[in-house]
Amino acid sequence: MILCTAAKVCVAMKPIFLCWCVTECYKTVRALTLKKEILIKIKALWEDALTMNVNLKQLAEMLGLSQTTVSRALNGYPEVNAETRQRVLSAVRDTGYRPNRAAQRLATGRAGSIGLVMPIAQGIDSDVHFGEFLAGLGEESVRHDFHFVINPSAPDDEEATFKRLAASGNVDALFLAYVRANDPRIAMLKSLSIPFVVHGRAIGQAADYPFLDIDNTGAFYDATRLLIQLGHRRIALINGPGNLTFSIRRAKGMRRALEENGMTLDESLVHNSLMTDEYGHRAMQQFLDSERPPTAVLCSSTVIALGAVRAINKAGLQIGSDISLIAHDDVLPMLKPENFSVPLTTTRSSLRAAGSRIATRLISRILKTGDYPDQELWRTELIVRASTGPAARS
Amino acid sequence: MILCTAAKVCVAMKPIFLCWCVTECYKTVRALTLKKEILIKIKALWEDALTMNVNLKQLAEMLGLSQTTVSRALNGYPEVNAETRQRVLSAVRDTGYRPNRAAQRLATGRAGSIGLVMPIAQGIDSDVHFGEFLAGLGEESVRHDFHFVINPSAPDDEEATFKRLAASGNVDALFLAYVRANDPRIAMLKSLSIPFVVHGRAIGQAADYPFLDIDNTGAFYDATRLLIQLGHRRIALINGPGNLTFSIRRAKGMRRALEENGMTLDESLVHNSLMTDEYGHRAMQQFLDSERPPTAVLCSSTVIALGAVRAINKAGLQIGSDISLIAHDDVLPMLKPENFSVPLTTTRSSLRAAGSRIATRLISRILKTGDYPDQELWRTELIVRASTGPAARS
DNA sequence: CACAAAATTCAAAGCGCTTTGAGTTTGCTA
DNA sequence: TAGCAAACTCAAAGCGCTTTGAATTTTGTG
Repeated sequence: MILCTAAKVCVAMKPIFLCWCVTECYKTVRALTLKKEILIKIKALWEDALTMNVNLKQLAEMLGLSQTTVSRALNGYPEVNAETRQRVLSAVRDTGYRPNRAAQRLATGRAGSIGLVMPIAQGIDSDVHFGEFLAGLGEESVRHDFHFVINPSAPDDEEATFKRLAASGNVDALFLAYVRANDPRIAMLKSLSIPFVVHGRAIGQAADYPFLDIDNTGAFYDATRLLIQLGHRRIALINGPGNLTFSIRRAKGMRRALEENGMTLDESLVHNSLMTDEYGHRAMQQFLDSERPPTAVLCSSTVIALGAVRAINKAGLQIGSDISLIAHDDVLPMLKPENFSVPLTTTRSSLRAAGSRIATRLISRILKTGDYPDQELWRTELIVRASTGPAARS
Repeated sequence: MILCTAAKVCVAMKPIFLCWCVTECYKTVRALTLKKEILIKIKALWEDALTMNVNLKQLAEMLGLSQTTVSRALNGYPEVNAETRQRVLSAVRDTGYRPNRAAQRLATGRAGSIGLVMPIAQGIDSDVHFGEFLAGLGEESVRHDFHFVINPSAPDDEEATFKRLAASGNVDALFLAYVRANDPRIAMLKSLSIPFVVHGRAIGQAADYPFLDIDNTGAFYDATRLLIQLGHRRIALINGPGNLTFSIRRAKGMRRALEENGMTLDESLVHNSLMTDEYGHRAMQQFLDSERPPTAVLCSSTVIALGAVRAINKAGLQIGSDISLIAHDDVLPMLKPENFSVPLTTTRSSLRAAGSRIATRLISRILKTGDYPDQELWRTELIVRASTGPAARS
């Protein structure tokens, strides 16, 4: 192709540099008495490049190279002359060229993205915890130039949404959270032949899939033991939704600690609900109004604790002396346990760190770099602050 | 192509139905004494379809149709025989076929996605407000089978990230939030030739771009007036980050109300920071410790109010009598103003509704359906609850 | 200086979809 | 029964990228 030749001449003289090139081109081409139209076309190409989006073909044409070589130069293949690579790179800088991701994906089958299904339903609240997790995920993703595709979905359509997402070819990996007791979605993910990580673990099925979970059982076991050691005998639990496995495990941890000490969990002292301030308040109030109110309470989130604390204050009770409280702390930046009027004793595990870790694992799997464990169980820290104290005589 | 013929025969007999088809095919093909291999291939195709992902080509082959026709049938073009369309649709149902979005996008130039840039930085907190907004966006998106692509970005790289996102061809529209005073990103978006909506408005540049904003000035003007009417003379403001336009406008509204009543805004009573519980607490404490503490305070978010209330309680003051408080309420489901120990007077505007509306507008622009105003300014509601009362004698 | 090996570069074939422009059928009219 | 719309359907050309396998140039060696 003639244009290529002209461009080649133009470029061969020196490393690409935009303004320079256009002028220099002119001379060279003239000297060679090539057709003027060609020159004009090259110049136009360069000028367009400044405002419009360039594509690989144009870029290659401008450089007098083939698409193959340019593509290789950009993707770090070894068989490209160092000088050529430099020219390509600076042309990219000059033109602001960005590969079209859709095309890239179509060609390679992968495109630097992680798919999430975001549970959405009118009336179902946006979850602070979700946002915090996302932040962690993002923090790590940005480092690898990954993005994530969020597909909102009604809860009853989630399974289909996952399938759709995977089949759409828009994502390289999937992420599942809010695991339910015997979650059918896990089996579905396994059948999907696309990498995934589960945040949490199912109950009642083989744990033969990649997951990251925190030791919920252990956390609440520890917390309960602390309370027992402090002399508490009636301990309440304001838990997350009862169908989610983390809630189930927390209750289990609590139950175990009680039973090891010859007590049983009084089911009337367990409350399951979404983890909001409001439900926390309502649950606590109900406990306090009951015939034999608890002397201590475990909250599955600091958000719940927020409401619980309010209810306790309203009842005129003093946290830490009249009633003890331990909350699970996801390290939400907007709600620090040490900032409560009475700093809270907590079991701590950063949700953001979990997000970040999951991103790391997913990305490494996609890129086939590094080697991370497939299953991780993080221990939580028990941090004692002022909200726990010896049981009051009842 | 022979296969096509065979498939055609097979299919012509009745509307497609998977199991039926495979069996029936067998007979038909046998009757016609066609080669057995062909039969086997068709059968294999159908069986694969159950587990693997089918693509358009395979689907067309299975149906004995051309890709063109199948594609047209799926995309609602009129020139397809009604019966053919039915056959295609039920085959889609049987096989679980999903078009590859990347390919679709490459071919059409659009792909049902909205791009967000999510501000991420180590140490910068995930924002509850962001999550709530996202929920609204999602709620609407899911209805149109749109998803969104979230590109996390360090703050200093945001402009480039937007460009990248647009050039990547991965999104059909962009969304901008957290508008700063004289925000260069808006001009950039305008130059990008891709639809966008700004949540908020810039200050100090022509408002000649699509936006959705709430009347922040009006909200805080109203709130301040209420306090003035109640006799308050020293009013403090715990605001969001000082470089964001909503903060600037809120301060402006407050200032205007004061000046209309012959007062000025005491800058020492204004605090700018991220909108977290912690900062709210700190700011309020500082105000209360000052020489002439305010008798009323405006908070830019209920999250801030949370901390402020804590500080007030700690100081032994009674909200509503000793000190009045008005907060802006984004209608965060986890933090309802009516659930505060003293229910809060608020200026209200649902962040989720805004997200949903922006999605609606963006999607309608992309699909070129409907016709929405390009610029919207939502008024806020002033809702009086128990946290405001007559100024105490000072 | 010849010739093989190494180093570069290239043309062309997809990836899975939409869409254009060109057939085939079918249904009527004359 | 020919002839011509109208109704369908199709083959093929992209969209912008990667990647294969081949062609070209350069380098090294006998």
